Amino acid sequence: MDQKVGTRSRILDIAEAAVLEKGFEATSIDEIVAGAEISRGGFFYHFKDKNALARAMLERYIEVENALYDDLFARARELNDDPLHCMLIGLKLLAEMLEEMPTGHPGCVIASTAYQDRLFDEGVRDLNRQAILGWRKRFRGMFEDIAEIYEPREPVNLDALGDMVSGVVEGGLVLQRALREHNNASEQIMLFRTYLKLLFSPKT
Amino acid sequence: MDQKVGTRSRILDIAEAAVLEKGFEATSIDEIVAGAEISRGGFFYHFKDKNALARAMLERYIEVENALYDDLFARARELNDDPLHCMLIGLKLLAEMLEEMPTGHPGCVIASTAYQDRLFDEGVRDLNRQAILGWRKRFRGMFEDIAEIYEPREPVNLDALGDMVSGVVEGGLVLQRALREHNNASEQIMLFRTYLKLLFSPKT
DNA sequence: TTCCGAACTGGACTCGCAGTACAGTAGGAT
DNA sequence: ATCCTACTGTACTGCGAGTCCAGTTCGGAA
Repeated sequence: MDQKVGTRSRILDIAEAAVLEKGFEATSIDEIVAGAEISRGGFFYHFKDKNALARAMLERYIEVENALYDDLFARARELNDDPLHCMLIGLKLLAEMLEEMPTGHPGCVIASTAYQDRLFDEGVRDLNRQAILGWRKRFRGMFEDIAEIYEPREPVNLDALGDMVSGVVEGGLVLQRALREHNNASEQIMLFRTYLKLLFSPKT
Repeated sequence: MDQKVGTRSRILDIAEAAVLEKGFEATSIDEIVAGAEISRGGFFYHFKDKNALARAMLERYIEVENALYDDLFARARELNDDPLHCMLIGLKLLAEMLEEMPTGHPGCVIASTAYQDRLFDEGVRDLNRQAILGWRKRFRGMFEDIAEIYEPREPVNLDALGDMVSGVVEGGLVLQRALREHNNASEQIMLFRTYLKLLFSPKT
């Protein structure tokens, strides 16, 4: 064993990079195997099939994404204690982060798998579902805190508003990908931010 | 020839149904051939390869979608001449339409191809791009008409706001698909509608 | 020191699907 | 009569996923 770091995670690194760039389907096992400098047999030793790879990738990805959101809104909270301003700052940070990503950001893994449904088994699909439900819960919680202080100017379903964060990001990434532009996603987030400002602005 | 209606459009019908249900990649030519009751040779007579099929599908789909929007907002215009109210009514009609679609609506074709990028050639990708740019133009125009009458409460980029219509729909469809819920997309559109109401409401 | 098992290598094989290449044919238009 | 369009049918290439398995390497427990 000349590799001290696990081969498994090396496979995941290579695979993730390839999948984010070209999509899951377009990424062949041969290619991953070559990139990770292992044999085909070695690959199948770690992953039963491509579904197992997808599952592992999603699990890792979701963890990273959640940690990222945790960090982002923790930083926002440090800057301002008020839940509305914390949210607004967090969204700004998120938009900035998306702009800095040269390749256009991972976010797509979820949408990507959502649209290649039948390629995956129930386990993968369920992971995907859980990830989005997790975000719904996270943002819904934040919106509840906000709504306690700032009464919304129009009645809104907070679950749906929570979904809107994910939806705007995913939608923005779709646009970005299809248009080959660079900041649609961050622009959309900023537009959503304006929405929140209007929605929770004091009636005076 | 026992088929009076073109074989070509029959192929497109079958293919579209299959692709909307399972995605492009998961739809095999053999399957389309069987559904359309033709031979493999017949398929390749009409379409050079899967790219040509994708291009034809997209072209047809975009035309239908545009006609649908034309009709929708024409009906909205009949109900109210004011550009803001016309937009609000149009979005409501769109949301209702999305809810009525049992399978969850086609909208996905664009996102679907966007995420399977490398499977397609430049022609397909460009069609996709043009479709989204067309929607941007359409909605941007409508927002310009609105902004002339109602000054926005916050400064917004009207191109981005136009994109937000597409983005919210696409994002909603991603959620819907991943969550296996039924009305996320229409819910998101209604939330976006509330945004417009707030954004263009008279300051008084 | 031996031996066991985890982590592989390497090769051969099956299967499904895209795409190619034709050779042949049925039927309408000229 | 013949030409073209719209096919049918078959046979073949090539790629990628996934299976099977026999053999190797190396670190740690007995």
